[in-house]
Amino acid sequence: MGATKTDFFTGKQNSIATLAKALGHPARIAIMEYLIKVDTCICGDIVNELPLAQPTISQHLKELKNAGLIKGSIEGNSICYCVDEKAIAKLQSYFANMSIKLEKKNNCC
Amino acid sequence: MGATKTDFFTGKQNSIATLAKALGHPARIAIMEYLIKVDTCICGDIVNELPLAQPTISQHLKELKNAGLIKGSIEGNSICYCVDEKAIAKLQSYFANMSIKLEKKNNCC
DNA sequence: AATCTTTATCGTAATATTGCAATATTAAAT
DNA sequence: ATTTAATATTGCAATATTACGATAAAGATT
Repeated sequence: MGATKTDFFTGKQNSIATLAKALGHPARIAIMEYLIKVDTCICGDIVNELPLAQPTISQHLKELKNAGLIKGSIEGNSICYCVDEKAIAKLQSYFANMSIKLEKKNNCC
Repeated sequence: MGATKTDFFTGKQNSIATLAKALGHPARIAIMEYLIKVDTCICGDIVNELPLAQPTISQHLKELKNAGLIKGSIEGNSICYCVDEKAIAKLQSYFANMSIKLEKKNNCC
């Protein structure tokens, strides 16, 4: 045990959970925010921005990339990372839809 | 090691990460969706809805509650669980804001 | 070519998560 | 009072995550 039973859930449920899981760490939230903050998406100084060791940040970036939240391409010596808008749009519409559904309910708690 | 370094991040970053982390599992996404789907928020049949054992679901509900995503109150024999709209609103506005910021950028990846 | 810079990977220790059987709890029903 | 029903807690095994030192890889600089 200990492994998530993804087979039992829908593709959409797994997809949203994957995105949410990747954002479920303050360092990865901070990375996302930093990538958005800097003007250009060529960014080689994330390590200096965060209080974590370089391998740790590299690992977090890998997770964000695997989840589809960021894109990365080789840019000479360094790597160009930037946010994948489609993933954010997906989350945004998911929660917007949830909010709409919730508004229609009468609170009972 | 192995423990998240929450001290180094802002309250907001940790707060969003906590919400995202709680939603980072398909079973918990499914629970949220089910809570929204049913008309009344008195719900005692989540166990029958999901392919997981009762203790497992109880644990997932606890995590959602700890994260502030759902509210629960004792309703006689059973428990009345329902989604906390404020948490969803928080996520919705967070990602809406991210989307807006991303629109203003010129893609370079 | 040797060195520097930047990012990735490996290995490993500490901790957290996932899942469930067994059991406990608590209130309703009999 | 006993049984039933619903939910929570405990204990535990399997697996995943977090973090970082050491090291590797690869292009840039000298």
